[in-house]
Amino acid sequence: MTAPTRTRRSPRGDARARAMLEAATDVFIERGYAAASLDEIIERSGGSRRTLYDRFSNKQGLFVAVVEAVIDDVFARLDDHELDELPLEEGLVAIGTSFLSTLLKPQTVATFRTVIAEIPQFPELGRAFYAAGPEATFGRVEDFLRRRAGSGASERADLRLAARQFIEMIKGDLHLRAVFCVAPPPEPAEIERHVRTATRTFLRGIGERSG
Amino acid sequence: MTAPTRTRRSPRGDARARAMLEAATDVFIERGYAAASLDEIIERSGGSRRTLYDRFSNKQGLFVAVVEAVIDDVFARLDDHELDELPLEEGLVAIGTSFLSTLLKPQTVATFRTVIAEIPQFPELGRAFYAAGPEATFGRVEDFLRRRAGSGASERADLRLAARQFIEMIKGDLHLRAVFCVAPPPEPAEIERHVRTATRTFLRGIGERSG
DNA sequence: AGCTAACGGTACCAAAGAATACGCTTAATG
DNA sequence: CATTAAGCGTATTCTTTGGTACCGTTAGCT
Repeated sequence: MTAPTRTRRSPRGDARARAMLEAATDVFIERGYAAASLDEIIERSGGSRRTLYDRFSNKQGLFVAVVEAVIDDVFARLDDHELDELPLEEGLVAIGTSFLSTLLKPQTVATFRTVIAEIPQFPELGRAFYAAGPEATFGRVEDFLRRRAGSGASERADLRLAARQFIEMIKGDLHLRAVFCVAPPPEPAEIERHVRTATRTFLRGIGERSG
Repeated sequence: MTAPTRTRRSPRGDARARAMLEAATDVFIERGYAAASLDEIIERSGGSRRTLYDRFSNKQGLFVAVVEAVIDDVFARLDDHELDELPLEEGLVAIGTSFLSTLLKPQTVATFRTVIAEIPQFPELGRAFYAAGPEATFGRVEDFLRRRAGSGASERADLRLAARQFIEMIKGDLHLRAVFCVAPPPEPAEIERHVRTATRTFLRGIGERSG
């Protein structure tokens, strides 16, 4: 073979690849895909161009790796608390607060922007992001509601739809405002207040008692 | 003067500038700002590079002009119907259907993506887009609700908040799914059905009778 | 009709940056 | 400790593209 393929990995190289991934995450988020320069990424991470290409093939491969890592990292945090021990309203408030706090974090917002920006070039990535983010969150809320079904008038309602409506009400326009840089990120207390108000409206809307 | 400033306009030039603006709209939407090539825009619109620079100064100026035109064009369509002659629920359904139909149009979705993509580079544009789009829509709904205040239990509610919640519920996840290319745009009938369901939930949520 | 300035189109320039080549250095493995 | 492949880093190539210049052509005003 005239071209050494460089498949063997070393601990040093692994560490370098991680550093490159982190630096790439920052740069892609700050500049967007097209405006991000590999030189800047390498400058921040250390290492060499050659290593980057050995590990990630090319710019596109690096970007895909970045988004996959962010998906794993950001959306995995909405773990189940002791939800099932809480009253319905409190459980929903807990879910909503956790979700909204994560959603409004600057890094999440920036990633959201970057992924959306590149959907024309990487439609698969967009679908993956939606499935791992919003879709998974809807599913989690739906599961929660299903475990509570039978305790109220909403038992036969379309729980999937209800879950979506709940999440969208929780988001309100806060997410949009964050994405469009209209307002600074709200305080945690404001988030919780917002979530509680929306949760009560939601519960009344689906015919559940909130008081 | 050694540099002719080319300020005088001609009908031909105006027509050409419009064609350039249209072509630029398409190309920016398809490729995003950074990946859009002025050569491609000129190829589609006809005309010359010189004319483009005379009219729009540079790439950034062209982009700003495009977004301003889209803002004027897209969000102006939510005209008042004979809203005030309709029952509350029907009025909200009319507003919601008009809003959602426009929001889900492929061109609107694509513009939304492009603007979001360029927010790090053009934050002012993001704020302008938000003000002209979502913010204006919230205001329109709020005004409608205010004109109806006193006719139901919601008179003392926070109408601004209610308007936001209404719009967000109408959007549901449909907008997100469109932005992320998850699903094809829904049929008009499906849109109206969705809007009606969400409207009823909303009205129950704010304590208004829907039947 | 003719004069003038805008328009058209091609060629050109310069900068940026993605991707590759290559020789040296370092660390992982036995 | 030796060997060997992986990693480093610079230089280089090649392409794309934003922006400018030039000049022939055309349209618009008087």
